[in-house]
Amino acid sequence: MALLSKSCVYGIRASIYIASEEENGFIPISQVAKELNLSPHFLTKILQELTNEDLLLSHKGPRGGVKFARDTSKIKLIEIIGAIDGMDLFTECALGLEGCGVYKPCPLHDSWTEHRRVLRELFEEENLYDLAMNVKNAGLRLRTLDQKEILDLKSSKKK
Amino acid sequence: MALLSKSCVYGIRASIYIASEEENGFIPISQVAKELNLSPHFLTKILQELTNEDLLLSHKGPRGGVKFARDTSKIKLIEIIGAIDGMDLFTECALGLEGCGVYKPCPLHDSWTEHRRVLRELFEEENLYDLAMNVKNAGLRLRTLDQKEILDLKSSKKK
DNA sequence: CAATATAAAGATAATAATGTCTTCAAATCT
DNA sequence: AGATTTGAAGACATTATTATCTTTATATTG
Repeated sequence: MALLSKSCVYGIRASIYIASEEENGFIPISQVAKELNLSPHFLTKILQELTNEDLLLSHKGPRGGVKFARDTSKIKLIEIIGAIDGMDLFTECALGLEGCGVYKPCPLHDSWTEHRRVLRELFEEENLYDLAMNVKNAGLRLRTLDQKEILDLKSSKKK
Repeated sequence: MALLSKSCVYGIRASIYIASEEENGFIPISQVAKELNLSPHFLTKILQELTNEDLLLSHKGPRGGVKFARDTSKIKLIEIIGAIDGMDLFTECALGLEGCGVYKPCPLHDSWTEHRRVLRELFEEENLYDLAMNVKNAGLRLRTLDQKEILDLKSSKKK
């Protein structure tokens, strides 16, 4: 298990990319998918969840695409996560017991309740504008490695 | 997405129960499954992963069952999680980018690296003996609610 | 040795997540 | 108006997860 589903991770990566291109208005999803090495149709579906939540605006036709509906410095990562994976990670019992805490708590209840609050804060702090700026300015990465980079990485591990 | 897979959660709940019964020697998986309201066959498969990792000892035949191979106060929750879900949650990039950090980091790299260490510590601190004792002494819960309890919970919400 | 109880292994099914492909609807451009 | 570009919607395929059922192997008991 990973913390976030693949759909969610794709949605986050795409969101940061779209934020980094926001000065160019509507960005075609095909361009985002190409940049991030994702399936365009699959990404379209994922981004629709953001459109349905009014996080993204979409526009059909030539010069169409998607862009964020609000100031990206005000859009927090947790909104993207909530729209795609839902908020269960931040509200549910770690042992999946319904009513945990309200009714008899599970043995992890207290430590997990505290921890998931911290986890939530982590994603509440991060806004798309800052993340996009970091990517631009520090050369951070949003896409998977290409073949050459994988080879480089492997040979550097051997040393 | 939940933090842990269902298999892992079942494995954890069963482990705490088995630890709480350890004075009785080998505990039949059928008994564990009945107590926790789980499918016995499915639970058998999950616990096999713990047996394969030498966390559990198993014994066939009458008076057989499973019990922990080591002092349960020395067995940490993270060992159960690692055996069932693997350690990716505690080692991998939150955006699923291979080589993140070694190579170009993703924009969440630093905050997530710190956070997953804290998460790991949470599960490294919890040992089965203490968890089992808490369940016994404080009436904590390992199983899902039965029908009556669900109704009680719903009616209390309405107030 | 026979009956029984148990974990292990395997077959199969159901469901959810992931991914691809096709068609449709709307907007733009000439 | 017709061609083109784009997001939306839907059909379908693949894979992983969750779950059930059957069979097998092994140990115990009488």
